[in-house]
Amino acid sequence: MSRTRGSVTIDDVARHVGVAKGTVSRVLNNYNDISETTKKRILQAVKDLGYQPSATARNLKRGRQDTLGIVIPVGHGSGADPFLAEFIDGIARALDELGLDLLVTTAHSRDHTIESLKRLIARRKVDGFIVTRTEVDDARIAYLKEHNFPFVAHGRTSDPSGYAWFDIDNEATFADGVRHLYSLGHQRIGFIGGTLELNFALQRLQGYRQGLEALGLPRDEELESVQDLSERGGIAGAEALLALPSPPTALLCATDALAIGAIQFCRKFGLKPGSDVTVLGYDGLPVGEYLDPPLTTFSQSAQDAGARVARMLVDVLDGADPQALQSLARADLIRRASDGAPSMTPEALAGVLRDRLNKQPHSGNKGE
Amino acid sequence: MSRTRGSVTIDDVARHVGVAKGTVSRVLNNYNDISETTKKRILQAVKDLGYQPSATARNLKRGRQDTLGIVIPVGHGSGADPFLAEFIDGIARALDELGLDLLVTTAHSRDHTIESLKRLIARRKVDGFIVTRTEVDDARIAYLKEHNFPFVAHGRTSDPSGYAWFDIDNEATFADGVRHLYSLGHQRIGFIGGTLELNFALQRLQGYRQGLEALGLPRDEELESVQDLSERGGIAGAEALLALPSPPTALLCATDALAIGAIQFCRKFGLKPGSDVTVLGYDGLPVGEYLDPPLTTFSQSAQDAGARVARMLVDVLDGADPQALQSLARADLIRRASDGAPSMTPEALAGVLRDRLNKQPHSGNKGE
DNA sequence: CAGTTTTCCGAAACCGATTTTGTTGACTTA
DNA sequence: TAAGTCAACAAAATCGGTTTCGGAAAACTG
Repeated sequence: MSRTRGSVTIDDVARHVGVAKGTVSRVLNNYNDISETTKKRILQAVKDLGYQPSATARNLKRGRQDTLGIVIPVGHGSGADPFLAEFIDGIARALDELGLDLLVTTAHSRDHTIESLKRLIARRKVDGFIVTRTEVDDARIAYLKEHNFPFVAHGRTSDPSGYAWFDIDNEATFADGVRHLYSLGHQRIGFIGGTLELNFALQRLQGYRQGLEALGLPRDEELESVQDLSERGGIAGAEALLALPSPPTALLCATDALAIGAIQFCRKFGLKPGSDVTVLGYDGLPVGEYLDPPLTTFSQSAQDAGARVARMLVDVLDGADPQALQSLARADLIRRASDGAPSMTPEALAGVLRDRLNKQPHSGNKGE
Repeated sequence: MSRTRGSVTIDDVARHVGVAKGTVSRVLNNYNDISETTKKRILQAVKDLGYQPSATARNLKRGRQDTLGIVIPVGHGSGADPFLAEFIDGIARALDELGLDLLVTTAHSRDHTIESLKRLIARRKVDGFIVTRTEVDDARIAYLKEHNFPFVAHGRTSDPSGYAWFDIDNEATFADGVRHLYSLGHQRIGFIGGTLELNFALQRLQGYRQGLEALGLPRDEELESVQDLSERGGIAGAEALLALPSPPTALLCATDALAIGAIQFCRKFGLKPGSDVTVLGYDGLPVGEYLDPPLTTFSQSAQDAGARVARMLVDVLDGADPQALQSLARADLIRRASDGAPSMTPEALAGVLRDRLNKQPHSGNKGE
C-alpha cells in the first residue's frame, strides 16, 4: 500500500454497505437522521475496512485545517531557545487532546517571519497562529490583526488590546525581584536585560525600575545593561556592571541565559555567586538546577504556557471574543543558591575586582 | 476578510482574465502549451489579485501534502530534550528552503506514538516521517516499513537495512572517548549510560567496551551504570560508580545531561571535576560551556543533523532508493575543562569519598 | 382513508485545485 | 482544395469528502 493509492475512501465504505456516500458521511458526523440499523451497518463497515476520512478532502469542503501554526524566530545560528522547546511541547500536548496538529516553521528575520505567515495563510495550511516573543511594536501581530486572521500571542505589545494574549506580569515579577534582593540586604542592584524591542525585556526593565522606586532606592542608569539575550550577553553585562566604580552586589537578569553568563563571569574572576555577587535569573530552565551554584530564578511553566495558549487559540477559532481572552499570570521565585546576603560593600567588591581584572582571571577554560 | 471566505481562488483569476481555470492552472504549473500573451495576462492577474493556490485543494488532487511529520517522544513531564529542539530547528530551516512544512506531534508512550503515526498517515496529513531516538527494536520503524510509508530515521535499529537513516558512529566515538581518557592517564574508566532499548545507548556502551578491549584494559561490569537519561540519572550513576571500593577516575557519559548530573554529584562531595574525577559528555549542548567546569563533550551539530535528515526524506519522497540513503558521521571531541589527568589513584579517591559520604556533603543546595 | 408529517436516505452540488479530453481555427501538406 | 497537423485553449472529470435538496415510504392525523 503506497501513499494515497489503495487507501480506503468514503466511496468504498458506501459501496460496501450499499448506501450513498452522503449517508456514510452523515453517520460519521453524528447527524441524527439515520436509522439505528443503517448506522450500525455503516459503522461496522468503517471498522472492517479501516476507513479514516482524508483530512485534506474534509478540509477542502469545511475550510478548516485542524492545524495551528507557529513561526519560531531563530537567531542566526544561535541555536534553539530551550524555553521555546518546552513551550512547543506544551502546545503539542494540548493539541493532541483536541485532535489538532501543529505546524512549525522557523524564520530568521522579521521579513522572513511575515512572509512565512503570509504563505501559510494564503495557502490555507493553518487555521490560526501562536505568536511568541512579542515585540513592543510587533509586525506579526499588526499583520494578523489587519488581515483578521485568528491568533493568540504569548506576550503582549505596547497596545495589548484587540487580540487574545497570555502573558506573565513581568513588571510585578521584577519589582518582586528587586524587593527580594533588597530584603537580603542589597542596596545596589544591577539589571541585565535584552533589547527593548522585545516587550518582555522592556517590561522587565520597567519592573526593575518600579521595584527600586517603591523601595525608595535611587535609580542609576549605569546599573542597567542591555545585552544580547544569551549567555554571552550575560558575561558582557556582568562585566560592564561589575567593572563600575561602585558595582552592584546583586544582578537581576531578564533571562536564565543571561544569568548563566553572569555567573560564569563571576566565577571566572573568583567572585562567589550567591555571596560575593547575587544573581537572579528568570525562566526556570531545568538546567539551572545543575549549575554551580544552582540558579535562583523565577519560573513560569513553559509547558503550561504552551498548553494554555493553544487552548485559547482553539477558543478563538470557535468564535470566542479575543478581547475577552487576555490573561496575566505570575511567576514564582525558585530559590536555589545563587542569591544571598552581600558579603561585601560595593566599594570592597570594586576593589577585589579591580585587582583581578588586571591580573589573570581566576580560573578559565582550558584547551581552547 | 475571514478565514476561507474572501480569499481569491483560481476561478477568480480565470474570470478576471476571461479564460478557463484549467488554463490558469497550466500557466502556474509551467505547462508549455500556453501562448506567451495569455501567459503574461494571467501572471499579471495573479499578481494583481494576490492569488495563491490553496494547498488543500492542490493536495487533494495531487495526493501530496508538502508536509513532513515528526513525532517527538516526551517523557512524563520530564521536559523537552534540548537536542531535539535544535534538531527540529535544523529540519525547519531545510524545509523552508524547499517550500515544505513540518508537522510536530508529541507522544508520551510507545503506543501513543504509533497511534499518532497511524492517524497522521490515515488522514493523509503528511508525506513522510522523521523518526528520532531510534530504539534497538523500534516499533515505529517496523510499522512504517510494513506499511511502506516513507520515512528517514535519525539513528539506526538492530537491523539497519531497508530504510534510510543518518547516524553518528556511536561505537567509534565512544571507543575514541576511552582512548582519550586512557591517554590522559586514566586506567579505571566508568561508563554511565541509558536504557539499552535505545539504540544509541546500546551502541555507546558497546563502543566503550570496544575501547577498553582495544587498549587491553579489563572490562568490569561494575563500572557500567545504566540510568535515566537525565541529570538526575547522572547523579545516580556517579554515586553508584564512585562509591565502589575501587572507583573509576573518569566517567564517560552517554549524554550531556548525564554528565551534568555527574559533575553536580562530584561538586557536591568536594571532588573537583577535571582533576579529581574526569567527566566526558556527549551532545555538545551549548549550555555545557557555562558549567563549572565547562563540559568536555563530543559534539555533533543537531542542526546539521536535522537539515540532513530532512533533505534525505525529500529525496526518498522523490523516489530515491532508501537503501542507498544511509550515512554515518563522526562526532568531534570538544575539549573544555571537565577532563584531565587523574589527581589520585582509585584507592585514594575511594578514601576521600568514603569520608565525605559519611559526613555532610561539601556544598549543597540551600533553601530547599 | 385521504392528507399531512416524519423519518430516512439517495442524488447532486460543492470545496479549489489538477489533469484529461475535446474543440477550434490556422497552418501544412499532398 | 480537401485532409491532416498543430497550437492554444475551453470544458469536464477528478480528488474525497460535506452539505443541501428533495423524494419515497412509514407513521400520524382527523
